[in-house]
Amino acid sequence: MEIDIHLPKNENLYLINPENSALGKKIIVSSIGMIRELGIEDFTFKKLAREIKSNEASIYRYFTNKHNLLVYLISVYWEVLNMKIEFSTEFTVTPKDKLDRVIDILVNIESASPSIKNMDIRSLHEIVLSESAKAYLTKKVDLEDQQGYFKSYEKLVDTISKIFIEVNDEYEFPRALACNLIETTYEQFYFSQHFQTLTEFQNSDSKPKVKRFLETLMFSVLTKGTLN
Amino acid sequence: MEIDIHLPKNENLYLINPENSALGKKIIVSSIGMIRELGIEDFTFKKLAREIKSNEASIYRYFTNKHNLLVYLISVYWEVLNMKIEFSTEFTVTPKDKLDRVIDILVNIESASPSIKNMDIRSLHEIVLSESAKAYLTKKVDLEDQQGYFKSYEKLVDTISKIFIEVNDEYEFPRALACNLIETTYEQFYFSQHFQTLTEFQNSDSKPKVKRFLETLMFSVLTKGTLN
DNA sequence: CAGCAATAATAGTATTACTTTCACGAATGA
DNA sequence: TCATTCGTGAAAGTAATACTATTATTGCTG
Repeated sequence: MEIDIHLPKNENLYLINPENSALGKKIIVSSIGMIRELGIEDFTFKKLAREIKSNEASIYRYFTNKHNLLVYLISVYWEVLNMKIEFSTEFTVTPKDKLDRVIDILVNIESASPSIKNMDIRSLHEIVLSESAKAYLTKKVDLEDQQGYFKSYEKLVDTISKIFIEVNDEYEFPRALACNLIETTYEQFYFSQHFQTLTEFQNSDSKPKVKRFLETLMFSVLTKGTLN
Repeated sequence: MEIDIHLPKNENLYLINPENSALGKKIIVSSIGMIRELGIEDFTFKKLAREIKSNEASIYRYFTNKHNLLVYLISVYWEVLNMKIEFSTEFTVTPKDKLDRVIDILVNIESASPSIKNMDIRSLHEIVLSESAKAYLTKKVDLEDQQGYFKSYEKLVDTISKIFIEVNDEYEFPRALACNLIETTYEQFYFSQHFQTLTEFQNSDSKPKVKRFLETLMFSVLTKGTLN
């Protein structure tokens, strides 16, 4: 399956829109693979240039630095996630079912994603697991936020928090809870992959358990006080 | 107030124990201030050497690299936290009160911490907010975990999860929840400091609200099903 | 006071994260 | 159709980083 979505995102994230040229597309597709393999620290534009048989300086014409490329890639991921959630909850009637859908998508995204613009969503998912926090854990956060670097994430949080409100419009912290849901999902997967002592999830059976963990957590806070 | 605790930690984290020499102590005390100011990316041993009027090579004889120094500092923080929790819950009777104490300590640690070995716990707290995830988000996690780099964190999770079990011994995921509690606390503070759209917490009044957010979250999951 | 360990001074290396300059070919537009 | 400009590539250059190695100097310890 191949879906052609229009990836929005902030123009401040790139110098030349990578979607509009062959080189741009190669940068995106290959960088996903390389960052997944090497991690953002060991990934360099020089290595990428070598891989795609292009030139370091050419890549710098698209992205000011690798940090911006990372933020761009992760934004794409949040866009995809948000889109899936909106599609999937559009015709879902009860708020609780919607919330169920959200959690299901969060937990299963990489196993059920169409390829978008040749991007390997599975690899992107792995990047999100281990690199996404680095996008905002910078001394320049405030400046970058001001320039809209995190708009896609904010949109996603907005979508999810609205569903929380549908479930319980008296709940006081829907946004904080939405951040918590997103971040916790990735943390739990990361922890289950790397620290046996820190989770109850085995790498093998982690998905259904993480799902149950998240469902219990979300439904408990949101329906607390309400009987049934 | 000055408490002299014996900081345990893993011998693999340093080459020479920094607690045993004047230079070692200077490295620790000054690096906390510098990493807080510059962030780990812009912090270098060369700059630190200049600041403490020592030499780059001398610092390298204590820590193999700045990453290990960061992991060391963050471990100290987890040790302090763990200690505070153990002290504070030792004579607390009911499990729910213990959980209350834990959350209170997590939320208020920097405002109520004695200076330990001249370390500025407030600065250390800021480092934990914005740098602690980078300690484990590395391609070398597995190797580092094997060498005990994250033992202090694991101990803390253990302490907290045991309290969860006291509150409800049927709850399925006490460890995952403990990680969630710790990570969420720092995320929420970080988000409230940098992204107005992502939280319900204003920077000014964040503490009591974050506390209520966490209490509601924890008590809901743990007491769900149980009436009252 | 000799001897040793810890520290300092200095220099050196490979790599990173860029920037700059120039040159080429293809498309564009007047 | 010719001139221009655009995107790309090639190459070289720079300042800084993350170390390592060598040698000198201090200061304490037996």
